[in-house]
Amino acid sequence: MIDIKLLREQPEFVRAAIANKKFKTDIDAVLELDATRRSKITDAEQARAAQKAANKEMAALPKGSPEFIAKVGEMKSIAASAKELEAEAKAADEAFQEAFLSIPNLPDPSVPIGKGEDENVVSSTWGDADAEFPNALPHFDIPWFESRVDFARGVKTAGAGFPFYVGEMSRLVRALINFFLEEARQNGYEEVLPPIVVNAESATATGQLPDKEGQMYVDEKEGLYLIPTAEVPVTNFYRDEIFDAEQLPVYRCAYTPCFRREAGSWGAHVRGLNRLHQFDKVELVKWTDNKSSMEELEKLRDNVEGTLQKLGLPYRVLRMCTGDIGFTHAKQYDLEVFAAGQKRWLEVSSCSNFTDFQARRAGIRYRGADGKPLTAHTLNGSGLAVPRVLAAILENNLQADGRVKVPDCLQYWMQQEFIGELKA
RNA sequence: GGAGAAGUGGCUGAGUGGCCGAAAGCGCUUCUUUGCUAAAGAAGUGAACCUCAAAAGGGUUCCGCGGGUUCGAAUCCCGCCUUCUCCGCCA
Repeated sequence: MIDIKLLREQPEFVRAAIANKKFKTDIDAVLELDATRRSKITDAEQARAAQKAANKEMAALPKGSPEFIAKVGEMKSIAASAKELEAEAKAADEAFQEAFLSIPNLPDPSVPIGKGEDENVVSSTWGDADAEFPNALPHFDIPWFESRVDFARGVKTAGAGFPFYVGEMSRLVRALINFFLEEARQNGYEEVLPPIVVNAESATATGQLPDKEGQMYVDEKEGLYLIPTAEVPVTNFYRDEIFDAEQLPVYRCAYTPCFRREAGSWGAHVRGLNRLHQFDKVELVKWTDNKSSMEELEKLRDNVEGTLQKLGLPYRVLRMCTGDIGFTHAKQYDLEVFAAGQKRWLEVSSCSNFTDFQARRAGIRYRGADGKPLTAHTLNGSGLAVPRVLAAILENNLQADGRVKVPDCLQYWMQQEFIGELKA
């Protein structure tokens, strides 16, 4: 959530800032609910203060004395009205909180203004996407692909979008995960292995609830959600905690499977590894003070770019426009690799600064110079998502002989120069 | 899964209906004295929200969480969560 003081003091600024985001919010309604809530709280507190004062007098009277008994009668009505006012204040507060939670984070001024994905700005490109990839095929058209990424048996066992990776392909996935974690470690991120289910409090703190409720798998019996990204458990590690200023910034990384229902997004362009219900990802998470988060976002993006460069995959960096950045995001870069077989750019990482938006929901703070708690900033980025990186490797590294060359940086874990089968 | 016990401030821990936002100790901060480390003494020591232009000040809430009883709840009742012990089961 945003800073309520900013909304009260500069409603026009907030209105203008979020006007370019894709989310609809009624600022005036929120302000009105805030005013109602505050006056109700004041009324209730005054009633309660009066009751407490009267109670104090009463406690001094001898129990059972006539004055005492007379006072009890009087107190009953005072207590009843205080209770009523408190209930009203609580209802007004809840109404406000619900509306307030629907206000998205404000985009940073550096974010390009635009309505949707067509207006994202390509800020840099690495490698040569126009180079000849004479042998490239869409990965799902490689003859031996289905024998190593088995969708049919995945359907039988779980459903569409839950493939089995078999044999050398399973090892290649494992090699990628290890490579990504090792890259993160060398860049100073401490590894954690988090729970892959979270409760509703955690999902709300990072902003998945209520915004993306329909996208998560839920165990209603236990009230647990399968995580859509490691961002959720990892960021919640420090929920409701206060850092010492000198601890910041904190860098963490985590490998987890990620689960997404992808309701409504099935259709064209989702063949093969392009979009799955379960996929593996290494996530990078940072907690910073309220000054350095934009700088830390650039470092985070650089870290991820370095990993892509070692894999030798052409990629481009998109500065996401106001109309395409997420609900919780102040600034976002998407990194896309070029898959030469499909001749498509595949998103493999999203690096984002949430400023204080998640941290305020999550109660993540730090003590400033005066000892007072300040809201921290949180950031995260994929480093990286496995299936689409794998897709690009399969397509771009396909050899004339029908096999795929394994990138050199994976040799330590893979110990195999090629995967697949020679052409008949 | 069954039976039992317990959850109080940064920590230990007292408190069984009003005088308790909560004793005492430890820790921490500042100050004083002595002064190499230390010791002794004094004062202070949480958060959220409301009020206030701001600061100061004032107010409300918070004793695992949520309800209830009562004029009044850390204290009584109900539900839940967590931890511990024993039994069962299991990787």
